[in-house]
Amino acid sequence: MERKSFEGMQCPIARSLERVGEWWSILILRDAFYGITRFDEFQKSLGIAPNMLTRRLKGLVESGLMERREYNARPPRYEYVLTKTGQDFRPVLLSLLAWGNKHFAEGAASVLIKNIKTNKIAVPVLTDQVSGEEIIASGKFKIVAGPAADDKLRQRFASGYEGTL
Amino acid sequence: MERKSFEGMQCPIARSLERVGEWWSILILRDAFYGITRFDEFQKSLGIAPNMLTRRLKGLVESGLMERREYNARPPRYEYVLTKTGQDFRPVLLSLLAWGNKHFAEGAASVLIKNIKTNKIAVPVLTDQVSGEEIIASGKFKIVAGPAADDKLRQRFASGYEGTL
DNA sequence: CAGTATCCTGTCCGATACTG
DNA sequence: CAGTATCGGACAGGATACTG
Repeated sequence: MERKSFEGMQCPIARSLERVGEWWSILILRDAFYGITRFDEFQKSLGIAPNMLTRRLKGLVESGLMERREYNARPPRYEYVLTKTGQDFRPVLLSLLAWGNKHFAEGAASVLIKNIKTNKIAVPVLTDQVSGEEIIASGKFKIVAGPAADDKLRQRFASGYEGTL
Repeated sequence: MERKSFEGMQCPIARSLERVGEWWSILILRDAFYGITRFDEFQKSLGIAPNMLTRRLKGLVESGLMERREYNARPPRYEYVLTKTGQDFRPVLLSLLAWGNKHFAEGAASVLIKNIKTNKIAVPVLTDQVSGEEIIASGKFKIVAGPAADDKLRQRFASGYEGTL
């Protein structure tokens, strides 16, 4: 990534985008969650050019989202697995999935989340772990500038940009 | 957007990315949630070039995420507000925020979510609205191909790519 | 199998100037 | 205030050929 405009941005959303801002990065992560680990599986699944795949994979490794592991010594063979940081990206992916399903599915969803136990379709919603309340559209939550906010960010909130959620 | 590689993709994640794949799009949405509506407010807040802002805004309107509304007749003045589809994007933004806070905050979070009632910091987690269970890392959920899945997608799951969540 | 090496195109994005 | 017009650079991404 390393777009100049995003360097030094204190907003955690912008910081997240520095790591996964490219199209392929997110799609690669998606496939990684599906269990894909090998270079050529990613390539086949995504239909991505090999040089691009190398670049994105390298980026994800550098950002700490994936780990390149040798799974065979002679000949040397590598696989790519999600790190803890990468695994923590799952809620973003699932939210993206739910959003796409809801609004752009053209009649029917193409990918679903199922509860293994009940075998029912799950509906992912964001809730507050502390109070147990649903965060979205409840009007009971707000975004505030935290301790590490820089001046620009603080100003955004000071000028009244304080949407309740 | 309109990258060839993504056209016709049936995966809802890819479809979502068609709408918000660019860096600025997501940052614009973020600011829209903060309550920004006017062209020049977006520009100041983001530090984005005006031509780019025009393009991204136009894209978001075409994708149905934002609406361009005339709020003054003479002279004609416009503002940009989130549609229902755009508002539904909030969980993605909040997940991104939580992820960034957790892993790239350098000691302290710069933006936080607070419960208005209790004034406590909220911790957003994805849960299944049906069963009430936390989806992440519970191992009780899996992604499956839905009715609208195309062959490629179906094959992905048929070949054993069925990560439990 | 897991890439590297080249070459090429598109467009994202920035900077600046200008307008009703 | 809310943009349009124009220019230029960097790089994401595509296509193809090649390697241990």
